[in-house]
Amino acid sequence: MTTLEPGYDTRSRILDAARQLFAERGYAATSLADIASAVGLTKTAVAYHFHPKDRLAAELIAPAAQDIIALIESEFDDEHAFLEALVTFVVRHRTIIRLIMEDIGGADSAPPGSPGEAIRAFRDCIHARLAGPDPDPAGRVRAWAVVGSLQYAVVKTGDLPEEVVREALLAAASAAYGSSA
Amino acid sequence: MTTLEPGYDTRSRILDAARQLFAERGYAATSLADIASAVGLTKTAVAYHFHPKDRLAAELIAPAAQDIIALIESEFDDEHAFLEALVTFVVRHRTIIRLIMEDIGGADSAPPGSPGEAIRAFRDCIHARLAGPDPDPAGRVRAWAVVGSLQYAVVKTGDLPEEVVREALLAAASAAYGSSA
DNA sequence: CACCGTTCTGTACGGTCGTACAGAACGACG
DNA sequence: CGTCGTTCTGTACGACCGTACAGAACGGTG
Repeated sequence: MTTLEPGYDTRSRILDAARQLFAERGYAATSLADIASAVGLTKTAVAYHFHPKDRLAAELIAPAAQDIIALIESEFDDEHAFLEALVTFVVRHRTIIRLIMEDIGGADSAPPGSPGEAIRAFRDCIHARLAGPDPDPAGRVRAWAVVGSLQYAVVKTGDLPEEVVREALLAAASAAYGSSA
Repeated sequence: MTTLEPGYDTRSRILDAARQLFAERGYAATSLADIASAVGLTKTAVAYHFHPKDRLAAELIAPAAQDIIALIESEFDDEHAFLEALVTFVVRHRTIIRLIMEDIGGADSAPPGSPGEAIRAFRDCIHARLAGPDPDPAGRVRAWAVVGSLQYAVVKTGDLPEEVVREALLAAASAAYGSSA
């Protein structure tokens, strides 16, 4: 490496373009050629840096990984405290939330041991945490509604400042969560 | 047509299998061969009945079409009345909601004039109706949260009876919708 | 029986995808 | 200068997709 300017590195430029394209079109719908042309390279150049395509997604998800396990393993006094932490997590990593929730853990096609397996487990764990043990049908619906509201709202409002989204989303999600009336 | 038993017709069996597979894996991720093997045919047999693959999606969406335009064109006294009608629509057609919301109107790749164009317009129209004219950022977030909660909750709880989902979802969505506090 | 439309099979084609591989360009280092 | 590792290009391959087309099977109709 000649001079490893972290901002203008080719790898970083590929990662940035991939993050944006994945957020817009989804993982499977974005080809290496799409990413390559966005950076001004050929698809083989992209494949050189990220050998299996999965590595691109893995490297994008990586910074969120420790936040994910912290979120799952932590104990919270309150369900509302958990929801607040969940909202904070989702908003902070909103540029890759679609990648995490839809694309990687999308179908059942993921072979056991693949990253998709872990992501799906994470999503189900979030839902279980929201729904509580032995949830009634209405509780299941409510929990999935909360998960869906988090994902959708955060993906669609990437142009808004983080704090605005966080505040409005926390209000909406906790209202939906406590709608047992 | 020999005897057009509507239940055991091959076309209907293909449609049923396609509806289920589309709901599980999504439109693009389901190949004609997948559908064919689910029905016990070859992919060319499926292609014979539904010449472009789009026709499969179109025929599945068709029964929801008139409900869609009725929903968009109707005037409602109340925002809550609109939300209630929206929840009813979403729950009634929950087996194809994913097809409508994600797959057809998913990327920007849809050429103008395609069905994806209309679906995306429908989704944006729903959001605009929920967000109101000239929405502030928080209103936009809230509206997308409602849309996301509807879609996600309905897709994930296909095993629950329709009325249970409708009731719980209406409560959650209207709580999120009115969370301007 | 001859004819025909419907339904389905088998084969093949063009396109796109991710991947593999050989080699060119080029600065670093001895 | 020669050699090396890094970075990127060009080409090609195999897999998969949707689609097109010729023909077999078969019941209905003349």
